[in-house]
Amino acid sequence: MKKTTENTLYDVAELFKNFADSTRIRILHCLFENERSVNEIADLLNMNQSAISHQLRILKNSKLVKNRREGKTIYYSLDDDHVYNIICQGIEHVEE
Amino acid sequence: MKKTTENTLYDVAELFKNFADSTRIRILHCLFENERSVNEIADLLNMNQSAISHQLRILKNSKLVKNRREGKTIYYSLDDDHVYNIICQGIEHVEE
DNA sequence: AATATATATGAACAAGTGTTCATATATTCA
DNA sequence: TGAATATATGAACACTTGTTCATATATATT
Repeated sequence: MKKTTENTLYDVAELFKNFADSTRIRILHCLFENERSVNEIADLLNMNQSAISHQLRILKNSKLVKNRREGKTIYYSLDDDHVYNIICQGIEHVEE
Repeated sequence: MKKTTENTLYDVAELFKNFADSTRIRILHCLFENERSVNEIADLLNMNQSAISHQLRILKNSKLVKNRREGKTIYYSLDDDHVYNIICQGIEHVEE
């Protein structure tokens, strides 16, 4: 394995910050199967639209989700298999 | 795969909180090869002993590290292969 | 018992974070 | 163009978190 530098470890911490909030984990998890609109996500999680929108922006900036517009609606989906894998490994850990 | 409940996702977020701080990631990373004493860790990370001790308690409570006493010295080590694997996956993600 | 060394802990403080509210922007449809 | 719907954004606030300082506890040594 490549040598892990100090800087890499800072970036890893930054990455994990995204997964360190239950709202964001729930958002990411509900994107496991399908893409979903902002309002769908808000309904599913029973939270208000603004809160979801703020969190989606964080996930977007970190490139963990991507989105596409279709008319008025914006659909979000996971950007990367890594996201799925990291969360699955977290789930496995806590389910033991 | 087992059905993921809402509670599981909360626990997953709690788990990832441990990895969401660069001090804790650096502590865990420096335990990859060897167990290490508190002062060794503090020296390696160039941080004061109290800060390290506080963080080690958090990691201990979450069962990510374990420790053993040998005289005055307390040696910490990773508690679980999952910890190593999750961090490695994080490293791979950011190194791409 | 007294001293030195290793680690842990509590209080305090600064900095960061997530949600809400109000409002702005963008798109569609009548 | 005006109204309706979907999403985004900024400000404010409460809450959490990481570090430092001072000090406590535990062990070893003399």
